[in-house]
Amino acid sequence: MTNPGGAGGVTIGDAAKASGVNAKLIRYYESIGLIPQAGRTASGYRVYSPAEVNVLRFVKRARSLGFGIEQIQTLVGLWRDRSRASAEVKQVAQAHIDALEAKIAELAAMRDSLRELADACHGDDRPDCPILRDLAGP
Amino acid sequence: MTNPGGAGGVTIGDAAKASGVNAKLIRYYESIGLIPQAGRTASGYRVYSPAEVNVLRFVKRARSLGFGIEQIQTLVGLWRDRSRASAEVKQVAQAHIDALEAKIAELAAMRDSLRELADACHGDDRPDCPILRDLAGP
DNA sequence: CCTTGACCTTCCAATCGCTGGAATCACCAT
DNA sequence: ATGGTGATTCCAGCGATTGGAAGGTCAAGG
Repeated sequence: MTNPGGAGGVTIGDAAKASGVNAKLIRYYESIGLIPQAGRTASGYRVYSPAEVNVLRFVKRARSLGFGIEQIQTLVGLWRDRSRASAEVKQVAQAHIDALEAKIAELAAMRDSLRELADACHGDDRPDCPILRDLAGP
Repeated sequence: MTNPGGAGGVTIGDAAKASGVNAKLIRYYESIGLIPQAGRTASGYRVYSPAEVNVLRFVKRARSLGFGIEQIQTLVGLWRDRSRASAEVKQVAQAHIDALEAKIAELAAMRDSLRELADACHGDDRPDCPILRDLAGP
């Protein structure tokens, strides 16, 4: 059974290789309903069509851009339905950009505070340290 | 029992208010060994000394700077042991700054890619969208 | 004294996005 | 047959919290 399911269908391992999504992760995605339940061979192996592999690639790329699972559900839906307005897609993307900006700002604030403290810390074998003094509070 | 345990000891609720760390979170910190087990009244209530409340404040501030629990363990240890060299503290801080930088860079890369795509998306009611085209891959 | 209500206790579960392991079964080669 | 690889299921854990349920305790008021 080198060609499960017939028309270009592949097993989960090959789908994983082709999409870059771990086989285990594919099953997880199915279990949470991000992707529909895959077809099965007579013996129970999952079968993936090229189109389904494309969905996996889509998911992988979206994850690499930091989209959450729920947002990806939306995006896949918009992708499947070609008649959808691009405004909706842009809105989802913009919301995510805003979230990224917020997170970046948060981390940058931490970094700045810490860098200031670290710069003020002489960092030799003397015990006194502005970092600990700051953490210990006023 | 307005003054559990005698010498300035307070209940978990007051320790929470005084430190800014949620009571539930205090119990969690104790359960994972970040802070030592608190003393107890005869009836089993946890009792916190002013010094212990200070530790909680320390933890809170360190968390707000994004330090992980394990790093905070180290920092608390260094804080308690006043004879420790500041170099050690600075090293922990620097490692965390580096981690923050890496995370920021990762998120900024996502943001930049996404912003480029969003800018190229006209965002009206036409269905064609560069964002989806990118996600769908080459 | 008894109730009310605010507080405390413990334990268990969910979050998010995976990742790992264990036990079992299916396939293909020799 | 036997071995090796890959498939299946389920269960559990990561980090750092947050939530809820079920029950014990305290101080005050009627």
